[in-house]
Amino acid sequence: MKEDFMHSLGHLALAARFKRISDAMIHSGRQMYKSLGWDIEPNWYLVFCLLEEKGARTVTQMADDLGYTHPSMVNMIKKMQLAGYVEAVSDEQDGRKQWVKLTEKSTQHLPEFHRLWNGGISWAEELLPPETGFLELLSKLETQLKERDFKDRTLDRFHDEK
Amino acid sequence: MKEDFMHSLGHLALAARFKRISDAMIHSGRQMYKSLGWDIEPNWYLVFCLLEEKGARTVTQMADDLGYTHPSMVNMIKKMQLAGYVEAVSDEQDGRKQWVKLTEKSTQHLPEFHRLWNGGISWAEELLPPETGFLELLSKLETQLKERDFKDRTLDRFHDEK
DNA sequence: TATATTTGCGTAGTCAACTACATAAATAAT
DNA sequence: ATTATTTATGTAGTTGACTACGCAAATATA
Repeated sequence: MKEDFMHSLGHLALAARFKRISDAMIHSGRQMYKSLGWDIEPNWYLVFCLLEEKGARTVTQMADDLGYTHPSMVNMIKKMQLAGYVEAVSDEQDGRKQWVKLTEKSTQHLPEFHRLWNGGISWAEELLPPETGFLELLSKLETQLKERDFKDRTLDRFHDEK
Repeated sequence: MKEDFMHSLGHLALAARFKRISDAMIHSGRQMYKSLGWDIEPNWYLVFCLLEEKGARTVTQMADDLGYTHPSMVNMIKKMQLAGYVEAVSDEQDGRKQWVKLTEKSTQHLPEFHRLWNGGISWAEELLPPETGFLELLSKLETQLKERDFKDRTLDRFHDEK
């Protein structure tokens, strides 16, 4: 087993390790869908689950729900629409709004999709069970960063110790 | 406090949350350097620390040390070289190898850089102290994903439950 | 010794997030 | 009623990771 230099950096390398892990999982997820011959992409599950729970939703609402910027949402939805998984319907009162909703194709495939996703969930749950408190620590981190971002928190300490 | 839809997805949204956090920290880090008027970028600290510890290193070695692909390393080093923080010296025996090492500019600025990084570290250590086992859980996750990737682990479970 | 393979580095093109800007509809203000 | 602001969506360009490919030097094999 080779030692990992990033690990030796401890808390310093936190962001880089998060990125490395998420990149690896997302890339692996893409390969997974490809190997199954499914025409969906990593992260689309966020939209699928969101629309399953909340029904029709506008682009801006979805961006807000998921914590993405709206241009990211637009790109994602555009692709899902092209693949036939969602459709957009203009609001009758408000000409700006586009209500995005799942199509027939989605409702057909979602049970199978969920079976796959459950495979991933069960692995993650075994590795990081509730008693480890991992997800709560992640939430704490996210909450703190939302309240006052990494830059400001770091600069505070930097200037204090001057 | 608004509830976060991703949190409601539990272990399903793990990769997306890792990505969201790292993106936020990296972006915030970039703003931080800009606000200080420093001409360095997020993630360069990995190279700085690596070269401080190991001295001169080739591109391929560094990619291996840090777990990046070599083209990523090439891009990073190219920029650091342009900014004057590293220099590349050709190996005398082996004409392919480029030994990358820190410049005078680096040794001048690194003490100040470390003071800043320590600010970030102290925040992260307070939030995720050793007794939470957070870094160990992260390492466990990385180790498992390296042994057998996310796709294969998920597909195993998917096919087993058929 | 000639040829094939491996190794180190580099380039080109892809991808999903971002910021900044643009546009058009709805709403508020004068 | 006109004008200004806000809101919803869309477009363009940047970023840092990736894969795939190319090339030249070193090494192994025939």
